[in-house]
Amino acid sequence: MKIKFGYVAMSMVVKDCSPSKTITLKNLLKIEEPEARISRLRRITKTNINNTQRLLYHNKAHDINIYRLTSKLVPLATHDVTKDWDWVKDLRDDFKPLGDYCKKNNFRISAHPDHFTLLNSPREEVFEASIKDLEYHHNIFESMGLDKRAKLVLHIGGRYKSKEVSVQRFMEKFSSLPEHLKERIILENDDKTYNTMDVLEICKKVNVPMVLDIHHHWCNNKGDIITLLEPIFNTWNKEGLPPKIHLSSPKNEKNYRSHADNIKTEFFIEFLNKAKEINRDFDVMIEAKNKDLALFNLMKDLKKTKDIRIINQAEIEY
DNA sequence: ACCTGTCAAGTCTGG
DNA sequence: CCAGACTTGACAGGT
Repeated sequence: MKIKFGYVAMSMVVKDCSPSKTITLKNLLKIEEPEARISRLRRITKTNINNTQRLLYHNKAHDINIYRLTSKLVPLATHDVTKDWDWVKDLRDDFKPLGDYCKKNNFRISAHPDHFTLLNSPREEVFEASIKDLEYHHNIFESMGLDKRAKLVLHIGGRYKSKEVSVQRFMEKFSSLPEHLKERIILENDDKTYNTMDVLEICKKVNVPMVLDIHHHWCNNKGDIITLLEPIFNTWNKEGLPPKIHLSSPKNEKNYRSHADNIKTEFFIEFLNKAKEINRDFDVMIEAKNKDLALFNLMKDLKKTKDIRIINQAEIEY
């Protein structure tokens, strides 16, 4: 089986290349002229797009085909203060080439809306804000010309006293979403409330792919993943994409939910041995503090490991 | 050049 | 009912 690796949003190797530059609300409000405000927002967004492009060149040079966009490309995009600014139209000529480059190089692009995006909140205003945020992410993908294979990773949400009721509410809210959002969304198990089994059941019911986070699984469920792995991978069958997992390691015993700087290679090889039973290609999103550097470090270790063949700087066969 | 408190947004816990 | 934790990169003001 072949396994490709990617990383999240920013590089530890390429310097001065943040794709998440922003402005605080307070400072934006200090600018009085509406045109001046917009030009500030526009300038920041252009910098973020440009830095994202630089990261994509870096990815290309290192054979990295899997990448998660930052959610902060357009500052304050879903805040009321920017409601008169049509950034999609304004920045079409900037987003388009970024997307063209992704398509030309067959990059697998995703995004992960922040933890404020909660479809199962009992508060209507939270749900409405979540839709707004999903539309924002969808608009970025659309501006780049990326089809529904560019996915949005979400968690199920809060517990709100009753898990059962909240799962039910999740499914109702999810069903009420417009089609163009439904087909972008994939669901991930979390480290506290909705474990691997819960999310797999929901994914099957609402017919969306599941991203398995093996660190969260270790935090929440503890049980062996082996029997769930095949049904999880099967949720991807209709997508024309290999299944994807998230990979990180616990920081330490006390903060076992936090992400460590790098990936514990033995931990991943243990998983590989289980995945070998299913023998299906898949992609790995590395979520480590050291970002792309953690990817390179992992590859260095894997190179020394028996039975692993190195295909390129970010892909192996096992 | 470096340091520190603060930042749009939610939820959960504990007092 | 409210404060603080969670978690995280970058801003912005100060030294």
